[in-house]
Amino acid sequence: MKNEKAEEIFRKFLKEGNNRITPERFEVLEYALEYEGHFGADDLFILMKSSKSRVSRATVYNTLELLVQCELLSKRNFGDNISRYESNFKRQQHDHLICVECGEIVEFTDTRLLNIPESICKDLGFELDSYSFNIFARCKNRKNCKKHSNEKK
Amino acid sequence: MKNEKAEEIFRKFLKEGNNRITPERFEVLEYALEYEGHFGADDLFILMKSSKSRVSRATVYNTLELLVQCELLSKRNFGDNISRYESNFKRQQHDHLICVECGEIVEFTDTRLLNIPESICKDLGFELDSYSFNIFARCKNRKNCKKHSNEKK
DNA sequence: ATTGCTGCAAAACGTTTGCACCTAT
DNA sequence: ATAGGTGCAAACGTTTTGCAGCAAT
Repeated sequence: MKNEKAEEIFRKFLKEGNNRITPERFEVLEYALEYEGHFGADDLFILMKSSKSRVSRATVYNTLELLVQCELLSKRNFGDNISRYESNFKRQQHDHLICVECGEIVEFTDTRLLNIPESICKDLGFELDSYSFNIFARCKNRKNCKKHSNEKK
Repeated sequence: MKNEKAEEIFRKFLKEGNNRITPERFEVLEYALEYEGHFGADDLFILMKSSKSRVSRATVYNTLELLVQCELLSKRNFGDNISRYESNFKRQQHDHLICVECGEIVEFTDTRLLNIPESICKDLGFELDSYSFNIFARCKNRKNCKKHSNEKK
């Protein structure tokens, strides 16, 4: 179940930044890649704790930030003041629609968005780092809605 | 300096929702409309405290939420897990570019974005509530950058 | 009179930090 | 050897909550 390719990328990134290569960091990577969907740092910490893992909360927070830097993970904000992470690994670029009733998160890709951030940056004299585009909406068919377990937990 | 029109809208909204019309709520409204730029709930509370006001933190948080509901304010998230508010009153719709170096916030309007959220919702079978579009970027001209006082404070 | 709102303080929550120990280099 | 990472717990900053009193209806 281990992901050799991602480990390789992470190892290289750590080496280049003079960050130490520790087993704890790779343990966080492994759990993060296995996580289905979006997760908060604390969710991951609790999951790891409830498995056998002995990593500390500080290490989880720290490592997730490193994994964002080397682009193995993305950091998202869905408007509830919690940072969520998701694996970028082998996934295409996408954005999110969040149901304001039940918290369901739908991913979508819209080609119209591809060039907009870049061109706005150019216009304003900035260099693009990243962008976030979230749509907040309601299921038209409410039957669908409430039954989803809220991702906020 | 009081804004009759906004007060009118708020009063009507409160009445319709069977919320009580209290002086504290209008005091929060007044301070919120006068605030230049984006502010956190606690920023506003501290400002009000350091003026003569006697409103409580709970009331400020509660009232800001009401003001978002009646669309006098917008609630924003710039990726640092703090909710920021800004007046909608007499302002056109816009989005934000945030400098990842210094925290400067630049507002922009791009006509290409006008129909995208609506059409994505339609495609996915949702009813649009709102959207957020943030660009994170760096000043090309770094001289410009660092000198801005960071809005995060 | 009745509810809901208020102020206050304390709790909750996600996140960061300080410190002594440990470990990759 | 030494910088840097780790675990732990405590601190932090923002937001929410519980409760007794108060005020709008």
